[in-house]
Amino acid sequence: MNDKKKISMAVIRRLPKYHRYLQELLDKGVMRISSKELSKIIGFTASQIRQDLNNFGGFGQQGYGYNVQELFLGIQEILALKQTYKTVIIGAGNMGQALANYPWNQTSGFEIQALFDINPKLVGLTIHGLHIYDIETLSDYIQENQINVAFICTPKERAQEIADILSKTSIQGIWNFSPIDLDGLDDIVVENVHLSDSLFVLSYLLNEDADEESERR
Amino acid sequence: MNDKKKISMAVIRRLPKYHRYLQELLDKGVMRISSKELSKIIGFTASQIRQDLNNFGGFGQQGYGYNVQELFLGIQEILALKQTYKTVIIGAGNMGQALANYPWNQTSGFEIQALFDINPKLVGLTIHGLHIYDIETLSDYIQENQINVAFICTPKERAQEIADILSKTSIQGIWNFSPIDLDGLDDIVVENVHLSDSLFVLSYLLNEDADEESERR
DNA sequence: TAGATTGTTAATCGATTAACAATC
DNA sequence: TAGATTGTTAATCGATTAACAATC
Repeated sequence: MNDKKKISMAVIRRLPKYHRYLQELLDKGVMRISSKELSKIIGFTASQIRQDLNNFGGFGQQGYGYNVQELFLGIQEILALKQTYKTVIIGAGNMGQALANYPWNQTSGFEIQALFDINPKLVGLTIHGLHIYDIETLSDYIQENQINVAFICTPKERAQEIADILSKTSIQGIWNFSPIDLDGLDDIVVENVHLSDSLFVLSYLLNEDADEESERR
Repeated sequence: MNDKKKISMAVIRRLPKYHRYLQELLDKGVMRISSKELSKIIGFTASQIRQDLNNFGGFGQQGYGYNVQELFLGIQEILALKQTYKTVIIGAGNMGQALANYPWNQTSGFEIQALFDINPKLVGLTIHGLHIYDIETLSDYIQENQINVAFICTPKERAQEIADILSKTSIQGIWNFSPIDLDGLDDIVVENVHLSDSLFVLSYLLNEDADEESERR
């Protein structure tokens, strides 16, 4: 019955890029595109594009290519961007507030309901229409309001305790901005944004280039 | 002469994680660790750990394992975290300010010198000791102050014009937070943080789980 | 020395690219 | 129909894992 082959993460992580470029083509009024043309603007090989899209069944048509709108909507559907997810942000510092002020719900289904913080100076405030609650009330709030997803934006010292709390709730997913790997979240989907990891890679690449230059001498 | 084999990005992107876990071990006072023990805590296979580290020459010692401090310092060196990079942040909105307030220079060499924005209400302000300049003056500022790196935190509509300006300066690297792929930066190292891409993957994964559940029924 | 564990080669696995028959 | 382009299989490439000789 379950004949759906598991899609590899390599493919999944390319989908948002397809989504972005197809959005752009759609905005430009482009009706159809071949894998070869798409390859030129998106930077994947035409072969890879056809392989990727075929994981999800026949979007294209021989001799014609892909209908831009159909493909765009298809990928939107695969990414489940029309699903809504009730979301809270934990940690109302700079990053938490930055995420709170971004209109995620314009392109995806993440609807931010509230923020939580441990700092008494922040608790009780309202930023951009979102209330900041005491972290003590997090667990109850999640259950009462059937929250699906949490964005973790606490300092790294607090992140694991938050994860421990969340693991005992019905939360389904976590977008983790703290610079650690959270443990004990077996049935919860976790997507990490390790900013300092990314910055360290930039640091490496900056230096790698310098090394190559000095080697050439 | 150039016998240095190119290290693959797959390896490079694991290095920050080694760095984090070794930092932790160091803080705990652990002196030595085998690939097998490290495997247990970091989640890579012992074989992969040995392969990864061997890309950079002999950190370990047969029968003993790895000296934690030596390995930590070695990876710090490979990531060039002691190098300093004079950095500006372009776009002083929520994300720009969040990045400005984070102490990146505690673990890496990125030293933030200034912010830039197009909004007259922000230009002239000082946040956490950092001045916000008019974006008109960006190019001159970079040359006069020998800036190495720019963090781009503008809305997506502005990002490519910023890239165009930067491409004509001596800037070496860009940490790009705008949700597009920047063009025309041939000799500049670009590290992207596509937050909405990451969120879309979370959306997919949340739904994938749901699909599997319904299949089981 | 015996035991442990690396460094490194070989085997496997998975992802990307190439090729081409199917078909619009 | 002829030309174009997909869907899909086969070939290649690269990354991960396994195995084991080297050696501390």
